[in-house]
Amino acid sequence: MPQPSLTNHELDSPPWSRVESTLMATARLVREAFDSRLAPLDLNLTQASLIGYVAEFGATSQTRLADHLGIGRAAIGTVVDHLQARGLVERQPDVEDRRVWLVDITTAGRETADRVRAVDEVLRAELRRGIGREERQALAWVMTRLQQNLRNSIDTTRPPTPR
Amino acid sequence: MPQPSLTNHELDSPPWSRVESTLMATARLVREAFDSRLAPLDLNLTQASLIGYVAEFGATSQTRLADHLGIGRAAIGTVVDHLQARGLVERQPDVEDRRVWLVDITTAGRETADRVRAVDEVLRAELRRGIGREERQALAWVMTRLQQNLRNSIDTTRPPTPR
DNA sequence: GGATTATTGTACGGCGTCGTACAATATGTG
DNA sequence: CACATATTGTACGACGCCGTACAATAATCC
Repeated sequence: MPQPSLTNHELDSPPWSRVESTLMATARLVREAFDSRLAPLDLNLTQASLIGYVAEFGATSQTRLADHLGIGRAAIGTVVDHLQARGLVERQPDVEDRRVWLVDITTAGRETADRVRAVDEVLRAELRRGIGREERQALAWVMTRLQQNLRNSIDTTRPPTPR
Repeated sequence: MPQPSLTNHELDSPPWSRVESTLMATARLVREAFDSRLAPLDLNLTQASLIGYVAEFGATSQTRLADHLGIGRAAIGTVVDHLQARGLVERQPDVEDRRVWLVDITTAGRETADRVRAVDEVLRAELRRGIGREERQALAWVMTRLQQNLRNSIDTTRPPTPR
């Protein structure tokens, strides 16, 4: 009877629990860490990112925001709705394209954006602890490479709408 | 000379557009890639991970599954519900603790588990392309270190239930 | 023993995101 | 110019996961 040893539950992870799932877990923690630090501002990571983006780059169409934040256009709509309701961003019509809204920061939003930036810098500094600069760069490089491979794999599985 | 070169595009991205958000984006792609490859089996990454886990380690309580898959107990319940409805796993009562269900693989499920493993190996091989062994190890190391920092930051922000 | 405290799985409501379909508008083609 | 095609933002339903509260059971403490 193969008695399952309850003692060595350190390495009993499933096969996909290698780099990929370490990565997934880390991503979850990143979100969690940012969210908890942003909680006093009553913002989550997505909202904070949006505010930070428009605070830095000015009025931006929602589609561009969606691309930059990595979520869908529909989702961006509701995020903007909330932030607008709180008076942190505003929608301006685009004089050159009447379909689009240009999302811009308000004066109240700019203040929030500053606090977001402060939170971000503090947390980022904490996360760097014990990790050298070139290690961070190496990490970024490998992940970028991994992204290429991932995109490749995704494309080869699902032949998407051929343009 | 620690004088950083000015007008350099080192800082041209918003603060959260650094390693952390590369990481988030990569994690999204990982999920997407696995999901698309698992689509023929009509499974998502979470379901596949659960199947793989019980196929390898045998009957497991739901709480342990939740811990290992990194999602909550409530969520595990519904995942098991679905897989059970499809006859891929089954719930057995634990003779030693009448609160728990032991989730185990069925014979039908074992077959699925094999196909899951095949998918996993293929995809994993693709993802390794152009990334050396020591690079992968470095990646894993840095991410582990990052996880420590993250956990630390999360703990210091939210003092948990002080008994 | 009985009473407290902890743990397991479930029910429920909520949140964030996705995918699809749609109207309004823009862009390209003949 | 008319027409087809692409793009923008929104509405809507769905999914996956979370957090909380709960009953059932276990473990612990007088």
